Amino acid sequence: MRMDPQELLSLCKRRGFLWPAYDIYGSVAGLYDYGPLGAALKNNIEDHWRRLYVQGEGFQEISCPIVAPEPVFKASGHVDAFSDMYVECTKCGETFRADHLAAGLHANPASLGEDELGKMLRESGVLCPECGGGLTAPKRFNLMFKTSIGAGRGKTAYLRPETAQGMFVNFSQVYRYGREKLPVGAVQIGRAFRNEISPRQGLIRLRELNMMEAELFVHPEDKSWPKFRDVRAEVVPLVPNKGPPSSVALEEAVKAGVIRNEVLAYFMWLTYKFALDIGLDPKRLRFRQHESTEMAHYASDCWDLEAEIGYGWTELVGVADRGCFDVKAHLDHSGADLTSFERYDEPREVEMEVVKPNFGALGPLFKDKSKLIAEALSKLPAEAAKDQDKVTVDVEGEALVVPSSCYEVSKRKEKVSGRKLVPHVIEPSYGVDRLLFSLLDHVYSKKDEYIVLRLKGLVAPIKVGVFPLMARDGLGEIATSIFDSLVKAGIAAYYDDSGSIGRRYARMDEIGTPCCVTVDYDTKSDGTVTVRDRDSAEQVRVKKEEVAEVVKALISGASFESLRSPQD
RNA sequence: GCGGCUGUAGUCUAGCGGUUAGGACUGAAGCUUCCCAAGCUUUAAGCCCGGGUUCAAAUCCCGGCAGCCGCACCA
Repeated sequence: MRMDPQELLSLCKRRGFLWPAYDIYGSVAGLYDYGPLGAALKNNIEDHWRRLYVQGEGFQEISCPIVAPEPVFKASGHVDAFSDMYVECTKCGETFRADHLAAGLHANPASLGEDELGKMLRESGVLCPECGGGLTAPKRFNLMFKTSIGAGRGKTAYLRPETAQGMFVNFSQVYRYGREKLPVGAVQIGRAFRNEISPRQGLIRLRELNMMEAELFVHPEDKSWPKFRDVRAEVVPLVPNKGPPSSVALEEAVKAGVIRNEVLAYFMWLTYKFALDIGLDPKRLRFRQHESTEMAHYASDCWDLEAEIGYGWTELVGVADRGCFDVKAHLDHSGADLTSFERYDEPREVEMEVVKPNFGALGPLFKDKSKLIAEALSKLPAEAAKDQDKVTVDVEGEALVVPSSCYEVSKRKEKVSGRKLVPHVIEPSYGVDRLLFSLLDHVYSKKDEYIVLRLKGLVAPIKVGVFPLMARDGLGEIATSIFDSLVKAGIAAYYDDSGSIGRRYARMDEIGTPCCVTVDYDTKSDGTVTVRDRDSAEQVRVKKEEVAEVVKALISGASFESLRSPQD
């Protein structure tokens, strides 16, 4: 049974995971604050992701500005594709996508401006499909937050709607830093902004969100991946866009063409591993392949990792093969050489025909324009000039006729040592907030009004609670010194000496603290303390000097049972 | 953005035109040799915001904001 998200949000607010942002001014939909526990949990999730991608797979972590000038998003397609035109019915108030209503009237209605589209709808007498009422003029709504850089009119800019573009535009730097090899990858963890029309559902649809994105630049013709061999037998739950859901080995899925290539399959596996590592429930996870109609303008294959939570199946991660779309777009718009150079094993001798300017004839005829004409001539394809008695070249907008006496077409041998390639991009894109919220949903458990978050030690915001059984008789001093030693060992610990011991355990259980250490009267005589396991509520006694070591073992996954000595 | 429902301490809730707005849990201080939200004492904290109707508004009306559900949207 799915849980009531309201209940979870209530806990989050009560215990300091999440607060609606700007609450005292009435809040803004789609903006949340992370409280102390939420911020810690978020950091822990991000740190683990970093371990997998940066340390484990060798991606370069970079950090780019959130504000970007307009041309970046012109190139990426966001200025145009990220905005929609709406019309409203003046009678029933229903809203419609203007370009959808114009389907059939124009080959590509989405490419038209507001005025053109409005005129077309009006002249064709298009009415409200619901009630037949009149329609307003189209209004454009762009999901990016617009701003400007600098004073006065400034420079039009936008808050980034994804962190990806920062990595695409830095391809050359990343490629160079990576010693000019493919594949090479970059990652970025940071904020992105989307001015959603109607934010809903807690952290699921936010206006300011946290993303962890990886962009892997690969050879366009080679999407194999050496480490794929290590995981080829692994099974992940797949829901392909054709055929029934299946859980098959990755190798089989790639062979059958269900998953398009090895790299994609590998990073789907890594994504699945990450999800399990942080503690999401495998029974409530699946990879769903985008329908071909749903696929974004850039993607050639895309799989979403979805989790089943109180709101239903929810997309947490998208793993997409974006082809060459992004890099090509920035290459075309900026003119920068965003290519990788593939060196041939042996340099090749290539014989080619070239147009060679004859300066002796050019000079007297064209005077100071000769140099520019010569450059233009060299760029001409040989076929265009061969066996002609004249050619026309374009020099600074002027069409000039150049007689064949001014050039000759000759064969030239050239050594070609490689070729330039526009890399393809494999993009795993993670929504931090959604991951965090889904994780809380999956670890939430309640029995007779007693709430326990079964967070793994890896991500738990607080790793251990430290309590004196009584705040007297010197127990407090011993507990404080244990607390200090834990802090010194770099473990997030929480000291509490107020209220009954049961209440203190309950407080820690409710925020997912994996274990608690209690100093009691025996501690004074034999130097041992109890360590309590959150999920079983069982206890073992350990020497107080060993507490830090034991806690470290527990939070890195050791079973509670393994703490028991044989004689226990 | 449209339609429906909703808004009382940190949380859950009582209230139905005139109440010092009541309770429970939580929080804080303390008592109780106290290992699983025990008990007792003390204490803090609330009518989403703004207009209107009325002698009088948490309560009725309007607008805003926020939440939930449906539609649309989610590149």
